[in-house]
Formats: sequence, C-alpha cells, structure tokens
Amino acid sequence: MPEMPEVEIIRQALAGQVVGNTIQSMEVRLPRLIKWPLPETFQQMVTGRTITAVERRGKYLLFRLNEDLVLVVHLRMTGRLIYASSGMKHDKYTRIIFNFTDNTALLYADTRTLGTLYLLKADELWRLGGLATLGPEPLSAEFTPEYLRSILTKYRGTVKGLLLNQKLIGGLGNIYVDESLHLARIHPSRSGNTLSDAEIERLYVQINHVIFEGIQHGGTTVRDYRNSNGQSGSHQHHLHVYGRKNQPCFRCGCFIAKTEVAGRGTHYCPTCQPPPYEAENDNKGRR
DNA sequence: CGCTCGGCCTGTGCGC
DNA sequence: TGCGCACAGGCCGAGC
Repeated sequence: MPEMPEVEIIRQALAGQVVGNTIQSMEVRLPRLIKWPLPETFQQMVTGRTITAVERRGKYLLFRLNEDLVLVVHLRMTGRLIYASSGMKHDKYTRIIFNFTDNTALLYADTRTLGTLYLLKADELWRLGGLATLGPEPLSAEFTPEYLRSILTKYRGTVKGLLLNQKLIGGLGNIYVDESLHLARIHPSRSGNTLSDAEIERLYVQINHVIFEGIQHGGTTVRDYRNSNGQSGSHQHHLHVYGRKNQPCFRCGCFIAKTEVAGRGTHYCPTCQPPPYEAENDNKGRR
C-alpha cells in the first residue's frame, strides 16, 4: 500500500496531532502484529510514555517516546493510522489502539494484517534489519545522479527490481516505480547496467518528480490508503500508467500494457518505453 | 553474493 | 446469480 509519499502525509498530520500526548493504555486486538518485544512487554513499556516526535524513514514511521524509546510502525499493504477523538467508532479492522490521557486515541487498522509494530530503545534501532539497511531516499541530499548511476551500472537485474529494492533506494514502491520509469521512457525489464547516461539522468529527475508530486497531492489512494484523518489523497488522478491498462498513453496514444516484472504487476507504454533488445541496440549505436 | 520467488493475510472483482 | 481464481500499494527469507 502506502509508499513514501503516503507515509510522509500520515507523518505530517500525526506530528500535529499526537506529539505531546501521553499513552494511558494500549489495547491489543491482534497480538501477532507486534513483532518485538512480546506483546505483554510492549504494552507495559509503552504505557505512561509521551510521544515527543513523529519521524519517517523510507516507509517506516517512528514515534519517539520519552525515556529514549521508539515505536516503529510499518503499514505494509493495508495498514492505516487514524487519530480518533473520544467516542469515535472503531471498525472491525482496528487491530491496536493507543489511548491517550486526553481521551483521544491513535488507532492502527489493517485489513490484510501484514503490518508490523516494534518497540525499541533508540540505540537499538539497528536490530530492525529493514530499517537499518535502508538506502538513500528520493528528494534527499544523498540521492544524487551519481549515486543512481553507481548502483545501476553494477546491477544485472531489471531496473524495476533495482528501484523496488529498499536497500538501494528507500521509499519507492510499485506505483511510483511504474510512473517514474514511464516518464523517463525506460522499459521496466531493462537490465540496470544497460541504461545510457541520458536515461539515468531522466530516471533521476522523474523519480524525484513523482515522489514530490505524490506528496503535493496528499498521496495516491488506490483503495485502502487514507491519511490520519481518514481522507483520501488525489495523486491517483495524476497517474500516467499505473491502473491504466488498455487506456491510451498521454504521450503517444498507444494503449498502456500490463505485464509482470520483478514479480509485480507492471504498467508501461510499449511505444514510449521500448523493450530491452531495441533500446539496448539503440544505446550501442549511439556510442 | 546477487537476484528471484513464494509466503504472509483478507477482500474484491472478473470471467465462466 | 454464484463460484473460484487471480490479484492487490510490501517485505522477508529460502533457494538457485
């Protein structure tokens, strides 16, 4: 579900809603979502703590608590965090509830229950593998054209597989990968090490562009995504290929195709994004 | 080591 | 209409 822009929108809203709130009690309806420590321990440790900041790294949300504790939440495919005023009804997908002393609450809801929660000491975040190994994020100073080139040139798998690998770039997911490859006019099945300098530059620009626009539009709501106030984003109205199978490409009018690349449903324009053999011969010819 | 793929879950939508 | 199957925005770990 949520990719970096959606998680960032949630973070921004929650930062204004829950910072300063103290957790009075915690209700665990589905213990298996709590991966560390044991649910009972988690519950004891979090009770009485105050939220001091809400941060994000890649698609992870980090709630800083007093006494150097960090509550880490990953929403996976269908997780949602909702700030609830007192008396708000919880739907049947509400799995975990943090009740605050002012009678408001933070609800963790999740349809497919793939989400994960952790509670760690600030100096033990390295224990969380996926978080500790996150690569540079789009829009950050560490994410440069040179960095993108350095990882592409030694990558023999598909460029889509590379972009989805959180260890190489943190925060991209299926929608924004398809969108950035389309705008950069690169076929998702191309091998990373076959991209020309011009293609790498275009890809760099478009990754930052789609992530920036996604945040500007409050995220992309395909089905489950909502911000912490329960509102949808609007970036789905600005998508060029994702979810547009058999609809005309905005650039050339050809029909958008859908296949599978890197194990994921993949949308692209067969004309604007020429398949590997063609594009790679093209590059050789140019050099 | 580098990369691909199945599994984890539940709900929805499509084709027959 | 009803039913079964494929697929869904992510990640981890097994396996090649």
